[in-house]
Amino acid sequence: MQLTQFTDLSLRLLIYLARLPEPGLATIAEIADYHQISRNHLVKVANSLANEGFIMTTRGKGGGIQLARPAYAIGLGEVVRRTEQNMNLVECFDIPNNHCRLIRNCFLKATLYEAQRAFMSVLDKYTLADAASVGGNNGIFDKHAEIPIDSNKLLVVE
Amino acid sequence: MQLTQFTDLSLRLLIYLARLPEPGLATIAEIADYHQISRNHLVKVANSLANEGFIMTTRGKGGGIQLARPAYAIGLGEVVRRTEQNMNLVECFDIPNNHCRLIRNCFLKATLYEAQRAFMSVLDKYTLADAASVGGNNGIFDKHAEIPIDSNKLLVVE
DNA sequence: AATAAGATGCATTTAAGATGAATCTTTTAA
DNA sequence: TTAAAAGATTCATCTTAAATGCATCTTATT
Repeated sequence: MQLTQFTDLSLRLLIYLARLPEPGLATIAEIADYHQISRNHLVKVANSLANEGFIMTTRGKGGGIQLARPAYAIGLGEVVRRTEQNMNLVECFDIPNNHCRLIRNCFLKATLYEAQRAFMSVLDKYTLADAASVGGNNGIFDKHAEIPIDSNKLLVVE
Repeated sequence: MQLTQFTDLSLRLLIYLARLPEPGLATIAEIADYHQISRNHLVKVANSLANEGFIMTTRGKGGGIQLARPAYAIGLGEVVRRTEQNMNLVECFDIPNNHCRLIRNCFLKATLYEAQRAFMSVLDKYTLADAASVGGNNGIFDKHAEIPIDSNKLLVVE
C-alpha cells in the first residue's frame, strides 16, 4: 500500500510553491536542488501538475512555475486523485481486466471501496494551505512525530 | 495506490475457506484451480497465512488447509496489515530511509497517516465472516455493482 | 544572438512483485 | 514399507511499473 514517488513529489513541489512569498515563483531546478532529486523527474512532475491545472508555467529567462490557484483552493484529495495513476486497490477494481470469480457478489470489494473512500475523505478535508502551513498543526503532528519539532526549522525555504 | 496481488489472493483464499461447509478443508491446488492462478504463488500465500496464524495446514494425503479460527474472529484489517508487505504510503513513513527535507514539520505526513488510519478503520469494522457472507450485503454492494447481482451465482463453491 | 527556462520523446535502469521449477518433508493408505 | 498425496522451502527467472537519464525542441527575455 503505497503512493508513487511521483505523487509524493507532486505534493512536495506544491508545498514548496505554497510556502514561497509573493509572487510565488520558483524554477524546477531550484526545487530539485532543494529536495536533492532528479531534475528530469521533477520536470515531468511539474508538467503533470500544469496539465492538471494546479500550477502555471512560464518559459524563458525569469520564468518558472507557480500555483495556478491559491493554496486554500487546492484540495489534497484532488491532487492525489489526479496524480496517482493507478487507484485500483485490487484487480477487481479494474473491471475490464478483472479475472476474479468472486466479482458478482463480493462484499470484500464493497468494503475495500468503502475503505478507499474513507482514505480520500480525509485528504478531501484538507487543502494545500493546510499542508503548507507551518504553525498550528503541532497537535496533529505530535502523535506521530518521531523527531521533536524544532520551531527554528519550520520553514521549508531557508 | 494498490494492494499487492499477494494480499488480494490472501483474502480470496480465506473467503474460499470460510465459505466451505464443515470441516472447511481444501487443498491449495483446488483453490488455485478455482481462481485459475499459479499454484506456486498460492502455495506461498497459504504459507504466509499459516505463519500468521490465520490458517492451519495438514500435510499428506487427505490433508489441506483450513481456517485456524472461526471466520468471525478474523478481522479484515488484521489480514491486510499482516499480509501487505509495505505499508509505507510515502517515503517519509519509512523513517530510516527517508530523504524528504520536510520531515520535521510536515502536516502532509500527519494527514496521510490520518487517511491511512481511516482506511484501516473501515477494514477493522469487518471480519472474514462478513467478507464471506453471501446474503445481506446487497445494500452495500449495490452502490458499486457494475454487474447485476445474480442470486444463483452467489456461492463461490459451485 | 545568446541564454534561461520549460516541453517532449525516447531509451535505459531498477526494484518489487509475480511466476516457475526442483526438491524436501510429512502423512496416509495400500 | 512403499507409493502417493499433500504442504514447505529454496533458488532462479520473468515481468512490469516506476524511476531516471539524455537529447532535442520550443518559448521568452535580454
